[in-house]
Amino acid sequence: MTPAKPLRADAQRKRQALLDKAREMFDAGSFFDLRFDDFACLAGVGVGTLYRHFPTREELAEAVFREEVAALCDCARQLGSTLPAVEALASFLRGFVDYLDAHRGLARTLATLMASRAGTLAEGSQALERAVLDLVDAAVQEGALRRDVDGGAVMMALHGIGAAHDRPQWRVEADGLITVVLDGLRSS
Amino acid sequence: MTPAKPLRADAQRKRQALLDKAREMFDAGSFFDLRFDDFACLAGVGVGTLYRHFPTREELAEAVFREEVAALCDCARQLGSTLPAVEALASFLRGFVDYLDAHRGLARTLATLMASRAGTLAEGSQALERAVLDLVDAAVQEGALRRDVDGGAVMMALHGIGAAHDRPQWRVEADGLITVVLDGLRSS
DNA sequence: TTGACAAGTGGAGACGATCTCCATATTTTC
DNA sequence: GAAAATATGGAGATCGTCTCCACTTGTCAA
Repeated sequence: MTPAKPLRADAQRKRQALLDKAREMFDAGSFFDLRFDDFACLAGVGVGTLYRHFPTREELAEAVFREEVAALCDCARQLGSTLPAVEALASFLRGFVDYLDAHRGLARTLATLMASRAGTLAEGSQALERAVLDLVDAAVQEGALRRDVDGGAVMMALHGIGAAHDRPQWRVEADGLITVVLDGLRSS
Repeated sequence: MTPAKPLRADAQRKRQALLDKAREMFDAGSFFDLRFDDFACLAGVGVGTLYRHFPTREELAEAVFREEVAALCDCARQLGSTLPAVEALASFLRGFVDYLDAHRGLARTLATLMASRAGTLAEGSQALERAVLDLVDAAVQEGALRRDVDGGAVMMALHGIGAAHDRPQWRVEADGLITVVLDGLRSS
């Protein structure tokens, strides 16, 4: 994965500047609205440099996306090793909603990203997927959840919550969906 | 809404040609991959004509989208007046999955459309939303479903099913989510 | 230090898609 | 059937994306 490519000192810095600015736009939800050239300028970098580090907008997006996902995964693992399985799952799902609620722009960006490049993102999001699946599986093992439905359904619900980010009643409906899904998973 | 604008006879025809070709691309899932100029050509129309009828790609998309939605609404109403409320809801949701499954390209197009122009589509999708909400409300009135969660949560689940269109296990997971949501709605 | 080579930079301009504009063609009206 | 109103199409302006390379900066051996 990282065979042997010691990046030169200044290159390292530019790359980070790009990444930082990208994350900023990500959170602001303006990532896809910005001209790519302007973006380079904003990060204090020439267009050429931008394109060398990140050949496409999607590649840049994915780099940021990975970091975002890593944080969520840590959270999931932490919960998994602290609470009983069902509670861990519930906490994680509630936390996910809280997180998106506190970062509306990010929700918007993610929705766009998913729609246009769902395939490309598969690798990056696999870690998150595994974390969620593990939580669900653990709860199933404990006998607390039905066996006939797997974590994929939960992933889909999360997709929906992200995708529907601009519904007026988003928060209420998202909470409702989580409640319904959790109860649905518990029913025989 | 339609104050007074009797379109000239030939204009009517061109407009329809555009709409027909657009629907074709919609179903094929290539709507957003096609150059807009080429699209005009494909429909046997000049670029200028295309732009006069539909100033933006999104406006054209919405016109097609409306038709698509109308069909789904009819289906929902029909079920609502034929079956007991809960069964009507279940049938509709299952039917929705069947429909997307049979029109994968359309699912892809819709997901893209929703992500980029969710706001713009609100008006067009309101009819569908009302239909779903009516089904849910009717079931709640009958006392068959819990009162503390409204149809918005169901809409979100549908969003998720559409948005996650390219998951390998899509069909299974979508069915699972519907099952979970229905059971969750039934639990006290 | 310093010279020489590798690694990285930035932005001018090529490219390609979107969209405008208007001379021309078609329909409608009287 | 001719004048007025309406619609057409496509050449070319516009604007964002991306490439290319003359130049700058960092690295390292002597």
